[in-house]
Amino acid sequence: MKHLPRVRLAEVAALAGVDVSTVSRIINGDPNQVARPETRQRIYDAVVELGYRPNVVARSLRRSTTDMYGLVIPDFSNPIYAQIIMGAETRAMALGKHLFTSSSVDLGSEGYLELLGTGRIDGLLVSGETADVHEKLDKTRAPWLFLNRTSPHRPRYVVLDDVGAARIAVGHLLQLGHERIAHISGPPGADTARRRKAGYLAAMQAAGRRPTKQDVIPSDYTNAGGANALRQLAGSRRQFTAVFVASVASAIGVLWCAQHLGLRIPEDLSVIAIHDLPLASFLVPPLTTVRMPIAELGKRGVEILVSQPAGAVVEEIVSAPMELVVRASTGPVSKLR
Amino acid sequence: MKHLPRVRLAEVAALAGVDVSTVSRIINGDPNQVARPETRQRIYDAVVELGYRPNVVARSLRRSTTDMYGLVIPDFSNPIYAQIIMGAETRAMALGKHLFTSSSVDLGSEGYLELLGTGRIDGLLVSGETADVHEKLDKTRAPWLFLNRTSPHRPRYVVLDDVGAARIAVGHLLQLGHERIAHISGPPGADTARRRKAGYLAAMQAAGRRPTKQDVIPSDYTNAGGANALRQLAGSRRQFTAVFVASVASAIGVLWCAQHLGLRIPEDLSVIAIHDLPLASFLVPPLTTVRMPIAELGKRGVEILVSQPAGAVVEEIVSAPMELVVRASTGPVSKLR
DNA sequence: CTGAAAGCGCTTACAG
DNA sequence: CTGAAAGCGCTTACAG
Repeated sequence: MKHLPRVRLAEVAALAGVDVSTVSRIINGDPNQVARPETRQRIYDAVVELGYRPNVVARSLRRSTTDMYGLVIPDFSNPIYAQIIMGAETRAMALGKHLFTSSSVDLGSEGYLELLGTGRIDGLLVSGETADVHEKLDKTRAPWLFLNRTSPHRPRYVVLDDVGAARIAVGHLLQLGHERIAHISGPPGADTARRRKAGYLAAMQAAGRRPTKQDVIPSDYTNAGGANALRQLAGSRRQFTAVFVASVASAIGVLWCAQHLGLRIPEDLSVIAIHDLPLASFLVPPLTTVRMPIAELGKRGVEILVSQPAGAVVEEIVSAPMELVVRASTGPVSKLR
Repeated sequence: MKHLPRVRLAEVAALAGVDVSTVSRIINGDPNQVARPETRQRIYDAVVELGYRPNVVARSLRRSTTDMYGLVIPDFSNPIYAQIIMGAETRAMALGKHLFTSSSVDLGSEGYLELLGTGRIDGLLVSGETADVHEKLDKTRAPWLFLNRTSPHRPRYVVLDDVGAARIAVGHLLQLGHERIAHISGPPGADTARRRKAGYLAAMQAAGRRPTKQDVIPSDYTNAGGANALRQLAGSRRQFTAVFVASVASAIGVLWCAQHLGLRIPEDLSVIAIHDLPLASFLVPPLTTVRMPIAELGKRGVEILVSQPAGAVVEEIVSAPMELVVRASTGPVSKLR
């Protein structure tokens, strides 16, 4: 026994003394339906008395739409996604849709593809650096959109201005007088990492610097990755006075490793990272960040997915403002070095 | 245009030259169906050639089951939930089910109730300290289960051994020689907070201590809450040498505030918290924790929800082992004080 | 063992 | 304006 017997439309209609089609139209607010107020009331009463709730599966079969959308993320433990999800959920709710989130990792490498093209959901937001699945996604014939990543294969994505955010971060360090600015970048395969690195290089070149390969330490978006990267940086010949870190997660590892190595922040090394989180204020020292409109990203993703047909061309950079949040991890370049 | 026309069962049957019922039975692995190998092959070929994928909405209507389950959490930004979700998703996948997560905040205070009792999902895991919704949940007649919280109203929950975890934490501090051990507890309304506090009180009493109200500082599961609580503690007359913090989130605020106040950890104050996270290793100093089987909690929740009928009595404490993870934030009581 | 038929619970053109 | 009927795409007892 899974479910107790449920009340159906027919029972409501019988109790109210009208046809099922009338009840259906009233419930769905059909403007052509202008039943007498008393009839209308009888129907409402019957609905309440029986505790009727429409079977949305039957409705979905008939309308061939479920009003449900999916969001696939690589990993729930990355706090950035929390804000993307919240933005997406809020917008979906406002549009009368349901948004569900799953992680691609645990659905199996590409198991989330099973969600699309079987009528289960009306569309899917695909976030994170999944392998090149655009062909398989297309084969489902259902609407989908890359979120927070571009794609060379399909013009179907919405992203943040990661290039611009990197420029802001590097600009802040330059303004503080730093000359030797390293970049701890994200995983080489990650599209966000690529764009943040591009922004770093552009900002450095615009300031007349010529960053070399040694100035960029590839890492990943984890605490341990950041710690390893700083260790590598500290062992190099070049003397850096500042580092632009591609993610808060890595920056946490950087702060930890700096403490470990006896490097004072910001006296010996200024640290700035992309994305702001409540946690950033409570790090030791509090972390300077570039706040990006993450919730807005989720919101736009839903808006586009809901409104655009399956094959539409979407190449959007969310335009909501970014903000430099200066905390204690950055300071003027030390005269001592 | 939302969807391109989809391939239906009838088209597969036509191409394979058999009845739809035969295709259906083959696809679903009906053991009574023993078609000739060549017929069977023709059907498989037709499925592949047409790219047929069953319409799961039609299937759901017929079977009155969706194989989809929901998990509602209060807030995606709490990293504990990441592990609950991963455990739940993994188990669901292994059982051939889909698990989707939504946050209750953004579905509206009780908007997630709309998910149940409309046939959309087969059952719901309700996590976090939502208001007393047991009556409304029951009214949906669908299976549901509280996750990580008990309920005085319905014997339908699976939780972790928070009392035992608190005993382990306090036991560790006692063993280090601490006499004055404060407790920064969770929000008063939270069931986990209640049980962790109960464990603290029990462990203290068992050791011959008589903790008073002043020894317990109510807080919430946030960085800021922990910082405020330590500030309060530092301002009190009593001299504490150790604090048992109900959550890692609060403990991060405690570490930050200690630094701010010039308190050395662990020399001046030992700090231990419930739940382990990768982040704990990268705090300054690294945080001693009690690791709990969080993923297992999600796993058991799914197992029970999938297997038990709607009204079943479930009062389970997940029995997987807990582990004290000693890092640098705890140490022997200082002789100086 | 397999085909024909009924039916899951709705929605919505179509008549009246 | 409202009722009767068809039909969304499957699954599965029921006959043969």
